[in-house]
Amino acid sequence: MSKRPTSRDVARAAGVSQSTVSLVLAGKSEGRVKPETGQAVREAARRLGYRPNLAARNLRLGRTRTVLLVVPTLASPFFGAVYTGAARVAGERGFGIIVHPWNDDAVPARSPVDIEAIDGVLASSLGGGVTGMSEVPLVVLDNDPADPAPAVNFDVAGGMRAIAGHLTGLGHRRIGHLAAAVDAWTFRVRGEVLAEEAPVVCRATSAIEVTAARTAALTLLNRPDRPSALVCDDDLIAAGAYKAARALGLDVPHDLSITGFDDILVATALEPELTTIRLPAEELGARAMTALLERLDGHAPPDVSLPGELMIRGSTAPPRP
Amino acid sequence: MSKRPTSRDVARAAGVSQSTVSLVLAGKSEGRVKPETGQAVREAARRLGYRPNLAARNLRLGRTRTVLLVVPTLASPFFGAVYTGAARVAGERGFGIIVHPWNDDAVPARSPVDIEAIDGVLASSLGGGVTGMSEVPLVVLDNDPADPAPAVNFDVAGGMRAIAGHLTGLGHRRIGHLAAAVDAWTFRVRGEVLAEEAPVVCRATSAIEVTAARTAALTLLNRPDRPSALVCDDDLIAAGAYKAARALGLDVPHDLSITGFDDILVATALEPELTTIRLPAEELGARAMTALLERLDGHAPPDVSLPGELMIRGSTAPPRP
DNA sequence: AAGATGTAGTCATACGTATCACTAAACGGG
DNA sequence: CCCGTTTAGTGATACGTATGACTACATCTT
Repeated sequence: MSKRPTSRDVARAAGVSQSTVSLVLAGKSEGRVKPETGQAVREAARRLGYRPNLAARNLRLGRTRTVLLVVPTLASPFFGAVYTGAARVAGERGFGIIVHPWNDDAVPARSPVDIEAIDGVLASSLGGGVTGMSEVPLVVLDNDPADPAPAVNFDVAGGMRAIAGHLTGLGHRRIGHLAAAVDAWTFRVRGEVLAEEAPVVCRATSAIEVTAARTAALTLLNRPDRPSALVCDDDLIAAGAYKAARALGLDVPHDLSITGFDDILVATALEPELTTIRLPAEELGARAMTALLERLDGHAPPDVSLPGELMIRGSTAPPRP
Repeated sequence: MSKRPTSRDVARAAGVSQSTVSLVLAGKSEGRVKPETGQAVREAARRLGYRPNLAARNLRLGRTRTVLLVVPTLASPFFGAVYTGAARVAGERGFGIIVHPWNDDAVPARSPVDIEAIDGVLASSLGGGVTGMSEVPLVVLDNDPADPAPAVNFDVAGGMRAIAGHLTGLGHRRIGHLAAAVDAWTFRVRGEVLAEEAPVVCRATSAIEVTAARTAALTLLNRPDRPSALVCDDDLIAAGAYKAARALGLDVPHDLSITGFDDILVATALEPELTTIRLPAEELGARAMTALLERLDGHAPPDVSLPGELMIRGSTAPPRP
């Protein structure tokens, strides 16, 4: 029933003042506290199981050394990798990082920034309400460069150009576009670039989800001028395209080439493996965290754009003559 | 450059005392503050863009109304669903929820509980160090019932029995087990139950990852007494088994039946779709959060065990005679 | 008319920490 | 032997909030 011990309890146990405890445990006792006194304090703290009260520390210091990563969904290998990169950089600089899922459908009682005391936010541009939390230092992932918020982006246009070049190089002249039904810069760009660089003859949109994508793909593949290749905005949508092809008895890649975007796990779980753009998600996370920490230091880091890499696998081949 | 406004700034702007601001904004002004004064306070707060300082509030109240969900990895649809269920219950009770990935390889500077002030923890038994944070109210997901920590579990044994029954019912007499190379109760149980209920003739272990699973599956399928069915500890491992079968020219399900566990996204992205156990992950999250909130109220909720559901799909069939 | 009750607030304080300003003792130099 | 410096600490305070105790005034009740 005993309350959690405070630094004052430790002080009492060690026979010193609370100030001394604070100094010792903060590692600032250099030349101000005798080594043996320091040992005694540490020993007492250990014995009592003392853990500093974070709320008090945060209040006193006016900062938390913690940043918030806002992701549209937890169920994403992609954001898992972003987290890994961000966490590495944060850890090196003594920052903690917590994650909060946030999207349009969820109507949470509290906005992510109202849940915990944090110093800054790293937010995905997918998902809602990012704009509403501009009072706190913010770096946005994959944001429209026209937006004033500092951004760390992929070179989505370059990636899509690579896909278009690959397919036209193989000889494809009728390309279908399976677009993500999400209103975000990163997907708008994919559509625009593809339309410029490749002979897109038809298009459908789908939620980023397998069965919806299957349905959307079927509408394209059932058209009289069936495309010889489907360019998908996302690997998951590509997985739906595979299912549609299978349903119609089309062989991938010889009857139909399929491409994805992101190179998440399913890309290599599919058969044949998916030709897609590998985005360096982990590096994105690292760069974004670096930019955010710069911002916390009062600097204004430039926007960043990271190139992707075309992964040519088994799902693309020249069209049948 | 102006600092963030405090409740005192709001008080000054509205011409009242700080106490009154606190009362009004906490909604406790019933009968203690004139409605028009309340309006003035709210108006001033809005105008100044006041947001309460969470660190100060947490310090004063001694609690945060926030719980921490510790997951082994972000890249998991499964834990995404757990989160959804937990967040729903938390929201209904006015609690916030933050997420922290935590596993053995990551060597973060700070333990999850040292990053933010929280009231309790919901932790996956996978991943490391859960045991080290027992000073805080805790509920563990899928934990060994022998462990003293309160747990909310799946009926893993029942699920595995269902798979064993399904396969032996189809006539399989030589079953291979592709186990997860993770030392955790939930996987140990799978192995034990399967060995009891089905004719397991061989076994291999693999990391929960596609290519590693493919390699492990190949060692089983290349044996002289090749099994007619592979039971996989996890859907992702099953995806690797598909690839191994494909590499050997084996038809799924007629040359080789494959089963998974979890029913995550890839289960239906695979071709043919995977027979697996659907675990009610969202309900698990909800029940676990309910149990944790009970604990925070000083109660001691009983352990829970949730049944899974056998999803029979295209990856299982009778063996060739 | 005088005490009781109600209304509309204000005052003071504590939560636990980190840090600046201070002090008491020991020591060394001239 | 006295003053300046170093050593080893201590005391007081502020961070911003929530809340129990208090007050001043107005309105009933008998």
